[in-house]
Amino acid sequence: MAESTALDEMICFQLYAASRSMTGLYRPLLDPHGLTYPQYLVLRVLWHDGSTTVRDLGRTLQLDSGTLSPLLKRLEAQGHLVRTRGADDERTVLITLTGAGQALRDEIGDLTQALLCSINLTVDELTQLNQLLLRARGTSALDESPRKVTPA
Amino acid sequence: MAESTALDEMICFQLYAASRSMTGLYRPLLDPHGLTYPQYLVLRVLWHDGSTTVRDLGRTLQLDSGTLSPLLKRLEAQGHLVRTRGADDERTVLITLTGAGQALRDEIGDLTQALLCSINLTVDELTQLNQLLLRARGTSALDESPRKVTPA
DNA sequence: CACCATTCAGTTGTGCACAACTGAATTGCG
DNA sequence: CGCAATTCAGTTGTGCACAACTGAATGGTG
Repeated sequence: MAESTALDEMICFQLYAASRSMTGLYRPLLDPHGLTYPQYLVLRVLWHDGSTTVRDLGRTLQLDSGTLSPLLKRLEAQGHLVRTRGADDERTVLITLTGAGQALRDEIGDLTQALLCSINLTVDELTQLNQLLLRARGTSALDESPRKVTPA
Repeated sequence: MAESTALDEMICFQLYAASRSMTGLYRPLLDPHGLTYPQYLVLRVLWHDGSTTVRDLGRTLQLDSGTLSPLLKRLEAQGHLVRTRGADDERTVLITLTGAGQALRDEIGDLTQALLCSINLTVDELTQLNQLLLRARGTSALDESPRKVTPA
């Protein structure tokens, strides 16, 4: 027990450091397009799912409106998307990509190769890591959450 | 290849989400003491290593002075530590715990149990996760970095 | 129908992260 | 020694995160 006592707290730091390190890998890839990593995540959801609401975006990315509202406003200011009030429900806001937002997908291209080169893990280890992270968050494979797609 | 193409980008999101989820677990434990998770990390380093400099703290936690300076200023304002210019090198700033800062260690106590209950991973899985995260950051066991201790 | 609870996006305030920069102190090299 | 390059902490500006709140819209219940 003595050896494992601090392990969980150690892992929290590893997660914290690894997450920041990871967004650091994205930065040089996204900077030329004027995007941050959270903004890129939002775009990935939109590229995959098409129009969504702020609410669904929040569920998918586990972010609240306090984070998303200003972020979406910035993406709108950049001309990547538009926000329109829902016709049936005036409370909701529909997020829709513009042509420029669609085009950005091809401009950015596939970042996979660039990332794989920076991470020294095998595909097996990546799979293993993914599953451990999912479980650590209590999000097992048989999750009841309404979202269908892992965004990025 | 088609299956593994998006895996690395998926993992980046998992890391991002897991890291935020983890600090969310700490929040109710640290809030009563008026601490944030990064502040707690700084205190853990100080509790373990004693006085250090901003520079070493930055190396240990992988944070720059732009992040640490205001954070340390807040911890100083709370009376947990003091900052003094280095006697030999006027550029450096020595961070030293106050009595209150020392005492805080016992007041907070061991968060391990509370955290273990929130994470549904076994000790084996925690070990595995830790090693994968270390490797993913390129920080192998035989690291050349000057820091001696994994902070938390 | 009236009314209260809930949902939704947005705002405000605080505290990280990090790039870019400043200025003082130190180091190294001719 | 003299001076340019480097190191160090701090500041400024931008953009997340998140708690707490606001106000409008909706839904459910009597």
